[in-house]
Amino acid sequence: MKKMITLMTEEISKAFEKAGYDPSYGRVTLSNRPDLCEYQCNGAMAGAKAYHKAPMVIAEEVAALLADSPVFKKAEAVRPGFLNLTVREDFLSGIMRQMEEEKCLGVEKAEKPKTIIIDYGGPNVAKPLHVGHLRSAIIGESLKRMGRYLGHQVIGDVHLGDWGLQMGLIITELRHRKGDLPYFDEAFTGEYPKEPPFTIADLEEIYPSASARSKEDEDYKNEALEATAQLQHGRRGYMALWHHIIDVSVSDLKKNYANLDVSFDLWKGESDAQPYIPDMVQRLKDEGFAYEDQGALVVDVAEENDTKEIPPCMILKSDGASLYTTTDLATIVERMKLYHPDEILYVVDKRQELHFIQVFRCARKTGLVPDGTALNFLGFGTMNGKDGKPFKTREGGVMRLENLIAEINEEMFKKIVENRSVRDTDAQDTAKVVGLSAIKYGDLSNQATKDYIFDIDRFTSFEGNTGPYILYTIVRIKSILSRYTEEGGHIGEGAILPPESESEKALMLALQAFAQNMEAAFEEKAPHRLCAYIYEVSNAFNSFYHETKILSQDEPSRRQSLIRLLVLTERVLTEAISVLGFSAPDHM
RNA sequence: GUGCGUUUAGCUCAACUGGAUAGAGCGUUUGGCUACGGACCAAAAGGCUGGGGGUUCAAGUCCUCUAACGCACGCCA
Repeated sequence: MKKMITLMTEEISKAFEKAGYDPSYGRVTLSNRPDLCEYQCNGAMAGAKAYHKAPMVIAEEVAALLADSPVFKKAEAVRPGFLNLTVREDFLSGIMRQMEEEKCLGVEKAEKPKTIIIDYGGPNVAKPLHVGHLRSAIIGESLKRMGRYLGHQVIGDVHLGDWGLQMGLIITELRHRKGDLPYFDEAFTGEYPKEPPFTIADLEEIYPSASARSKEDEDYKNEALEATAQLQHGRRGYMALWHHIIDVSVSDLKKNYANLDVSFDLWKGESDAQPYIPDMVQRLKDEGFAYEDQGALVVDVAEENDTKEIPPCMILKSDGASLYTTTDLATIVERMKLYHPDEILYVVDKRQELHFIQVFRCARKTGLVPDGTALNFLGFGTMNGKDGKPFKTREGGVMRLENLIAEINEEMFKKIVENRSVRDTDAQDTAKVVGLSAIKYGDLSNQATKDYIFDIDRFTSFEGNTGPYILYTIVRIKSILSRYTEEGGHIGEGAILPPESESEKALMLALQAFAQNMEAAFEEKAPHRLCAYIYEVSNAFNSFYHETKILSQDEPSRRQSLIRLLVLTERVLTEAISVLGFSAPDHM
């Protein structure tokens, strides 16, 4: 269906044209003076210059042509040259009826669906997820869902850090601790054990201690570098160990991401790109892009109008080893080959921006990526504590994601039990659902690119612009609807009638904007736009609810209309939060 | 040092891409439960949008200078 804003724009544009002006001046926007009107058009002022006429004259001419419009109840020309617009109630209820019919509530599927790879998550194997991984997971997941909602084919890739020095460190530490395992015996030719020689808890302890030791002990570090090189050259025992590490680690990661309701289509990692490196490097050399500088192999990526010097993109270190950049480029090669994406989007900490500028330019310049494929970077800001500094535990250490989630859930559980008269057995589950909304909404309601303050007390509050408040609103609607059916009502009877109060009309106007906001949020890669929209709908509903009797409404057709409006409101809110990556319980 | 980013109400954040009187929430003050969930609603107070200059009918938004803070700047990822 066409969006209401589009229909309004068409209506105004026709009037502009009829009055002898360019129809493009007819663009309608939401009013920024809700006390004066619902929508506005500023085209008369923009056109004043082109036609050498007073804006007010143009506005009046157009307004006169809208006198008996089927869309506008009122279209008046005001002071400098604004067109103040008020929508007809029957037009609006017609829009509501159309929306009800559509599965996606008026969102139009993309005409040309794109294949989009979103690279988010980015955890390292053998290391627990910590709060630093939270934003990528939450933001990436919501962008993925938005893209799909709009009809695109979106592929989420977790892109594990599974190939660097960290792997050598773990292998080295294991060798020191359990050197008699067959993995370390180069003469061993038999089958390695199926069971890994460690648990996830072991790994989580092994890595930090290996990392710490390598910083003090030069020999140890060299040993780890050597182990890394041997692993990369495919030493049999090390490969077997590596597989164990991946298996143990990935199953743990999956569990943790599942708790966040985050899922990936691909569990690829840096290691998957390795097979593509030799050919890629050779090609860059052959085609004259790569040259040696101070022993390293680099590609220039500076451009003429750079405001600062962009260092060359390093392909191979002076010792011939590959590095971050190499892997990222090879990953692009792999993705082009396997998926032919129209876009690759990286949802990564914004501190990596320069790195990605280099990688993108290099990929573009050397033709690894064709012009038709967009390479985009969504850099998100740091999650800070109340003190404005990076979020830490009370002791000052890195906060594990599991612990953070547990803390939130506990807080939520307390509040739910406090506020409930009857103690349900499912309070724990409800706390999880509500807790997740607190975390996700808290994060997503802020602009992704900025740093933000993670304030548990504020996010878990039921008051204000929070996840729990949104869920409360949905639960409240569900509760009314279930009472309606319990009392013998049938949902779906009758039809939505024109609104009879200001608050009812305001709710309909808010609902109507669903498609528009969903599209804008995805287009701008800005989930916070969708959050703002949801909040607006919730507020509109709550004030409507407060002054409207629904179940006790005498007139049956009116009651049916109101019930249908509730159903539509619930659908809009439910769809929107599901795209953000969380859901509402039935009770709370 | 160079570049990028941030700076909006006491606090946490918006502002639909240049439009009218810069909006929300929290906190503060006040009012509202014999209707369907008061975990709600209604209202008040609170602002030189870091500072200066400019562009135009119109600037939080664009240009320029400047200050404070944050981040990044070839062999880590």
